[in-house]
Amino acid sequence: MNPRDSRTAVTALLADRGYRLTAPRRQVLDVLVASRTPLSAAEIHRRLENRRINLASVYRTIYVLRRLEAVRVTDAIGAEQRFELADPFSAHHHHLICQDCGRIDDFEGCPLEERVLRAVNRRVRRSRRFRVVQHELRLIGACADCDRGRPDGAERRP
Amino acid sequence: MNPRDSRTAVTALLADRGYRLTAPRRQVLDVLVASRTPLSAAEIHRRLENRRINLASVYRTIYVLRRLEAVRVTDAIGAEQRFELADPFSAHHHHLICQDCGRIDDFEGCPLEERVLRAVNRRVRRSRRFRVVQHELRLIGACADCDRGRPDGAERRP
DNA sequence: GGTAGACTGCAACTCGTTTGCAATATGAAT
DNA sequence: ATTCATATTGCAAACGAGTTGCAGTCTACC
Repeated sequence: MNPRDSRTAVTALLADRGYRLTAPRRQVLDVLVASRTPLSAAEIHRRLENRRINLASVYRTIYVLRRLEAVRVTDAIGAEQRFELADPFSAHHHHLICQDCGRIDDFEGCPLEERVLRAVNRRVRRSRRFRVVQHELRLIGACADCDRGRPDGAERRP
Repeated sequence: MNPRDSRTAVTALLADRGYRLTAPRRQVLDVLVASRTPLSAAEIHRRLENRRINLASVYRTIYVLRRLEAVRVTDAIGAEQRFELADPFSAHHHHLICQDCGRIDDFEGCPLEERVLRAVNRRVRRSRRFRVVQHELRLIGACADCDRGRPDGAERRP
């Protein structure tokens, strides 16, 4: 689904479920649609055109978008939550997460074949009575900027 | 690696890198080795035999164990951080995460074949100059306890 | 345009995590 | 065993992401 369509689809979904289309909601949605990486609430807030919108409203908007399953959470490694458009509204993808700087990038496509996925889902369904709704693959490592002159597993923190 | 060996290996690693083997460290390690699911700092603290150990020491121990790459973080969906033994010290596995109650269970084995993994690693190495160190597959859905009479995408929060 | 009530901004609050500091315990040397 | 330098701890205060109550505002619908 392309950005324009995602936007339309989500606003329609909002109206359909009886939610009002307010300025904060429209703008948060615009920011999410425009970004090709997951964003934290603070980042979304920073990118809003109207800076008088409160951070609390960003959180509240994210909350309703999550209820509508238009947005999902994908955490960084031990950092704040990050949000992105959920699967029907964006192409299925996974994430490259930098261990060092916490940066997250999208990774187009999915190395898990349909066949394998179905087998896994069936297996956990039977053995654990767990119903898989979505899957998320996180490739964790070192991004281009961080992967220089760092032979040891050194980190930033004191 | 079995629990006893993991314990020995990690304590050896601590000594080897010049860290002292103190009561808090030994006990936090014991708790981690004994658990077959990732634990939050508070949960680890609750399970320590000597309850006079401070929560701050649990965090500090986790910090050094992470530096040694003996422990890794795996977040719940929008909840607190959870910690578990890292790959060399525990069998390679992934997680079942319940969308609803946040519960995390281990999922033995890995549906990603060596061949596929290598191809993916090569691909992101070339196209993004990203070096993959580890991967994490999260199967997100509904656990046995939560998957009853919840046709709508309803959640807990108000 | 007028109206009910959904929604926002604000500010105070919660709670997971971090940190400064004085007191304590560890590992190595004696 | 005893001593010693200092790495490590407990405590309490601080920090920061995320949440919430409330009075005022704006949306959707008439």
